[in-house]
Amino acid sequence: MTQAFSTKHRILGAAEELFARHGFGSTSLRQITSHADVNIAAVNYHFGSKENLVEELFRRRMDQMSTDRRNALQKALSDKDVTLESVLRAYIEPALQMGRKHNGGHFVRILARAYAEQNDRLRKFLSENYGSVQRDFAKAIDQVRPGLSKEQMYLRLDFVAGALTYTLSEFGMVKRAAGVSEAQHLDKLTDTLISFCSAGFKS
Amino acid sequence: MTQAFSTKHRILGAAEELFARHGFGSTSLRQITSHADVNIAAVNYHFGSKENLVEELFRRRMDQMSTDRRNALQKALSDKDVTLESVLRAYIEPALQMGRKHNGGHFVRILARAYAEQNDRLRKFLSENYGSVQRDFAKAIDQVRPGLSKEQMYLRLDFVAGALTYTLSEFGMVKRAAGVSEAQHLDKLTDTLISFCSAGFKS
DNA sequence: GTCTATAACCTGATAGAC
DNA sequence: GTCTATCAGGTTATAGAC
Repeated sequence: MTQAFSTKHRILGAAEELFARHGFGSTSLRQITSHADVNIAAVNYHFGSKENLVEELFRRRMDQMSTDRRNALQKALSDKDVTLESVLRAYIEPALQMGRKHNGGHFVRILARAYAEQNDRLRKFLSENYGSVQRDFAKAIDQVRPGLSKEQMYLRLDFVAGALTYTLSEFGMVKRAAGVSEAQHLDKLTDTLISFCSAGFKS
Repeated sequence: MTQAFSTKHRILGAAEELFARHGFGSTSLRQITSHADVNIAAVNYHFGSKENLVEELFRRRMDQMSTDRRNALQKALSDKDVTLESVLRAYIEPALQMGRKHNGGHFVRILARAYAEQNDRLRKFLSENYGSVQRDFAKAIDQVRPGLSKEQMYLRLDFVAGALTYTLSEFGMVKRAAGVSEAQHLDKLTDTLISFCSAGFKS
């Protein structure tokens, strides 16, 4: 019992890093347990199977990000001067800040992997558990910027999610320059993305 | 010799479908050859290794898409009434049309996977071979819409690529409605994305 | 809760017959 | 160019001692 949390936590941490780097299929439980410095059998003891480990890992991070987004949205809406920009910020900033606030920098890349996945189980899990966040933001955007059809609204929200994820996976051409701190880089990225997307929503 | 192309082609086709569905690491050569109805040893005979198979597969599709984009860009620039919208269309439309023109519908999902990959070899391969296309588009956008710094330009191009890929991987909330044809759906998607992104570039 | 040992199986790759 | 057979090593999962 005393080490239970520690071991479980270490497994989750190592799994997150390795899944982000090499993907689910290419990462073996042996690599994970070796990296986490725990026994191979611990995975099955604590999670039951590799598939369950993936799901717990997803749940942990998505809950964090969704909570952050909801809180930020509520705060934005409670302001009298709520704008499209402030609503979009509530959606974008929590994702971009995940890495620093929760030490979850690897998760965004895992999320990017999930997008490419045709895995019905994973898609259903995500849509059932976190689809309501998207709907809340759609509602909020409709308040500050009415007139978009439901289809146009969700299409544009998909564009935002795509631009956000792609940027976060650090695949694109823009890398952080040598003299710029991580925080500065993220701030500039956030601002540019918000202004890009709010212009897009107004189009 | 007589069957060489056929076998090679069948392997590439099956690999593309399965890599898109399950990822590189989770797809075995046995699954591929069984799906392609060829002998397991044929992969090594024709490609040498799994890694080479992946690279040939990438090269085949990326060459198609890059050529289509370059041609479309040249055509757009040769028009006296070239606009930001027409340049963005030259970037976006070839990707969205890949599935229908070249029967490469699976490839966009593979590309989305590649984005999430931290595989240095793959990243280097893509950036070395196809980075010039991005640069050509950056130059073209600067002609029709001057003023963006190099960093801001590439940042926004990354947003476009992200929104495009995400949309193409059919992960988002917007699905094609029952009464709408694939072609109509793609056309609407293209137009919305172009207007979203050109507004973003003007912001 | 943690460990070792092992079962049962799948993996990429290749040698060699045809 | 295509096949079978096989290698060496990796995989998840679990039984059972501590």
